[in-house]
Amino acid sequence: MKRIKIKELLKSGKAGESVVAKGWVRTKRGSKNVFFIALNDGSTINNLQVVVDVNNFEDALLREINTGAALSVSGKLVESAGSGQNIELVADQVELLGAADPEKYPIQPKKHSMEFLRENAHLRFRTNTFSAVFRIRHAMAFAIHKYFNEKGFNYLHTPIITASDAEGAGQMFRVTTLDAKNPPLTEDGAVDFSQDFFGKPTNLTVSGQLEGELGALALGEIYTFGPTFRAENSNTTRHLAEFWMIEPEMAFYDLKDNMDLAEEFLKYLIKYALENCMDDLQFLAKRLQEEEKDKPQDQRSMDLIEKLNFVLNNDFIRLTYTEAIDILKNSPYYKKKKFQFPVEWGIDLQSEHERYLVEKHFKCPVILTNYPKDIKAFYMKQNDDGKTVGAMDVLFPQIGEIIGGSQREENLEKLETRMREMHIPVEEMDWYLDTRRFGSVVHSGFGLGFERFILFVTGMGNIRDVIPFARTPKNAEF
RNA sequence: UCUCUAGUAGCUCAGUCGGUUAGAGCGGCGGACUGUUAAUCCGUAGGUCGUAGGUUCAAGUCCUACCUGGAGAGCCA
Repeated sequence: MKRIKIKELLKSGKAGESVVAKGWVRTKRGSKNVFFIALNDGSTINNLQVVVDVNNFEDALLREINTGAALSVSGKLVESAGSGQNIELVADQVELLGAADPEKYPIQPKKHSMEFLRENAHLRFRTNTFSAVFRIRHAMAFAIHKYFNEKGFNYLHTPIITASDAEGAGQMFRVTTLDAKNPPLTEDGAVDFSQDFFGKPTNLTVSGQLEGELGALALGEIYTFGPTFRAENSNTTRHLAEFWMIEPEMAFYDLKDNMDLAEEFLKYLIKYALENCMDDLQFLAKRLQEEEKDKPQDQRSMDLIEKLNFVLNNDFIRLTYTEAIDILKNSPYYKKKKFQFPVEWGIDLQSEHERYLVEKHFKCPVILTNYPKDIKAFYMKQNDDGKTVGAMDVLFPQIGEIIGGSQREENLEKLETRMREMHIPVEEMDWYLDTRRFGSVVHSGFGLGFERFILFVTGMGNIRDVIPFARTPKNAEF
């Protein structure tokens, strides 16, 4: 008999059918004559209830049916006598595929702390919460490719190892095969990277954008979706040393086109989650609600599914940096001196300012545009005012900056001048500048932090819990 | 990196002003129970109190350093 996945059994299994199900024991409840096993195979958040007549099975076998053990069960589907499920499997045969010693198996049928499960990241997939999160993560990765494919974008594989460090997005991880203890030295005592694997210093990528622009100015629209590395000593709930980023780059798109794309893209993904991951979302929503019970009324956040629908059904607020500064300066928060950091035109907005705009003032996702040029990267489009650049940041409640992007400066001279001002090694970037020398056009792009987006969709609180194996300062387990 | 905070049983935690033999629930194990829903009930085992120093007649409790976790900030996606 062929194994049928539990998702399928629960959806279209009929009473009377003989089936085989395989999975892992979530809980076992017993009495003198009958056992109930909650069996889960990862295909769905929901368990299959297996009913075992104790008298038909060896005691030794029944003893091995513990939380975490893997079973193959064949039997007949019946309408459930108990409430809580429509259908259940009455076991004719139970085969123990893999035992799990109950004295040693760490995952118990009880609530565990996120910290404990993080330390047991190799087993946390077996919990309801994490199986839901990682099914949703998969669905979102798939939907990203689906969206761009439908829009005619090309998936461009930009390099993981790069010799360029001009993007300035953060500290980089050095990639080398040199002996760390005895590296070859040049005459003046510096490490001689000409003898390294690539013949020059190389690092893990912090962004595929610059290479992405090369693709966009030939293929029209491209996107990247791959791992990105930042060696920043950041210890927060929204930073990882290794994370996944989606970076679309589009020829002939100006800043408004760029914003339109970002908004449509995010809404497409949210819609996909609501249409395809409802079971998991409902589980996570319920979990969140229980967590929120302890909080005072005014600190509780919106129900997860309500929140997703809200973002889906409302236009993002678009305003310029200058307008945002005005709002902040006229806010009751500012007047009561509740902001810790100063608010002045020219400063970079602090978390508290972004949160005020998104969570208190607009209560809606916000797209901020046209930042002062001095706080943004060299490649951004210089506006006619001489003070600002065509940047855009999408800010989400709780998470903050989820997307950072801009229209790119397409004018060679302006770009070169700005690079010199910011001490970017122009000579090493010749390959990049060729895009502006030959057939340069208006173009734009942005970067979406995949894990930050997953945080938003799942309602999870810590970015380490939405990536299978988190890489953070002092932690590279598994 | 900075600020705050925590580390006690497998897990989640309590442990009062420094005082005698270290506490609970869950989980495990043994048993009971005719259909359970993280079942219930009875019993039982389980501890180098993060590590190293120090103060004290006496330290889980106070002090210092370090390690690790968490929250927030900075940096950013």
